Amino acid sequence: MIDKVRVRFAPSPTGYLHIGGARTALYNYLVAKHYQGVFILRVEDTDQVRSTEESTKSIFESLQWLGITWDEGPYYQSERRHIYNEYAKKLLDEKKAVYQEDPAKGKAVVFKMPTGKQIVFNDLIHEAIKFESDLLGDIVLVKSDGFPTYNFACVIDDALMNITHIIRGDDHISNTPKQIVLYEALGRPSPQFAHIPLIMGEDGSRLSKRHGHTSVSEYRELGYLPEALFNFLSLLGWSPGDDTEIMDRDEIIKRFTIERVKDKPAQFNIKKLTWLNSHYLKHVSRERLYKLAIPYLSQAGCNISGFPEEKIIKLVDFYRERIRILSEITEATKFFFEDKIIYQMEARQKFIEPQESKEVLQEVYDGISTLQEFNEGSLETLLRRIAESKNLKFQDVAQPIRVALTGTTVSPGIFEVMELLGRQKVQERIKQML
RNA sequence: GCCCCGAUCGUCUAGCCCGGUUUAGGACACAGGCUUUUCAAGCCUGCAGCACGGGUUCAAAUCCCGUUCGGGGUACCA
Repeated sequence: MIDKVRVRFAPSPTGYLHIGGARTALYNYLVAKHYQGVFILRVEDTDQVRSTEESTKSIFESLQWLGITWDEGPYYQSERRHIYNEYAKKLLDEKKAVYQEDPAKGKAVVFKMPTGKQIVFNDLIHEAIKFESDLLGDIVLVKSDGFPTYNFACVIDDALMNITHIIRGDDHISNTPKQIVLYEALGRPSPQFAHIPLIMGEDGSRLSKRHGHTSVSEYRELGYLPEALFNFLSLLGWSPGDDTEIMDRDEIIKRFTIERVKDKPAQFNIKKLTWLNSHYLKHVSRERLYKLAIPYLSQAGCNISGFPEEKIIKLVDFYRERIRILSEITEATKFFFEDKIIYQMEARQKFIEPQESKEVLQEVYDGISTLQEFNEGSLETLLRRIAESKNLKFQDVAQPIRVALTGTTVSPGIFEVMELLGRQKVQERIKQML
């Protein structure tokens, strides 16, 4: 590519950033970065009724969270009305457009569609697409409220902003011939078009609210990492051509080309996203993991300030391989923060009630009292010795303790749990079981 | 209805453009196993697919046509 690539993401601020919108933004961003081009953000707020400032804000936030940063803009179409009017007037003067009066709505500017023309464009993803102008109808340029329509404002802006590649959803294919005609009428060259297929829900129909979570902010709240969503979204309709799936931002940028995007709609597969997330969770630093976990913990009412930071860092670290999304951390670490833990009935019956278990617990309790150092190493020595002396499998010692300390049969390694809880709490909880 | 786009395991996909190298590869999910202090992780194995029908060709997942099915559009929304 000789000319500098200029692409744009042009959301309309009528709601949060949708997963589909995020992927469109991402693909634009990737193309820009891949070719060292420019990524422009433009807010298409020409619908006076549905556009809100709040939506604009949340869309920006979601983009930034994902690391999709823009080089130019944001531009707001609502602030560029004088420009559209100028071009509308030009088309009116050239008799390419006319005023049209609607008894109910008022006076609009309408572009007269040329007849008998075939409009062909070479889509970067779909290849040649053909339309007959006779089937298209006239195009409203300026609505009777004085605001431009999408098709008009979009063309003017893309032309004026020297956009080289329009990468957008498949649902815009039918707008494309209209826009091409407008470029011609304006005497401007058409940019390249790349229409990416829409994202479907798990049942194959268009992704919508009834499929569950559809906004980027929801995934953020659930505890998905931005790099996981970034990676996942990049793969939804694109692949690098080999079997690589886990890629960081730079590698995706390096390998991404729009020509390799599939021309088939993809279903949003949350299980794969979750798997990717669990992968990334394993690799974040302890400090970052801690910072990420804190909001979930405090929101659940955990007494974070009651413990040294280092302890919570450790606690959270023990769970990085056991949770798939951050929000799972609260349920998993309940036993640590709460004084009165809830014992699972079955676990208690199976691992605490038997006489043998009671004996083990008593011995562990006594053994702990004699321990000089209370740490993973000394605990391991103690517990292994007890198991050996009683001729028990190690798990017959570990499980009763685990249940006594956490109320469940599931936890990180037993020595880790004990050290983390501290001698006092460990003894208290064991004693309660005797 | 009309116009447009699409069709490889349940899902995401590689292969398709440049037909033979494919017993159609990988990943998620699922099932089983190994490991083990429980769970998770990890490792191994298994399950499972070229929508259908016609061509073209010595040869088709790959090229062409049709059918079926899915999706999108058909606004003074974007």
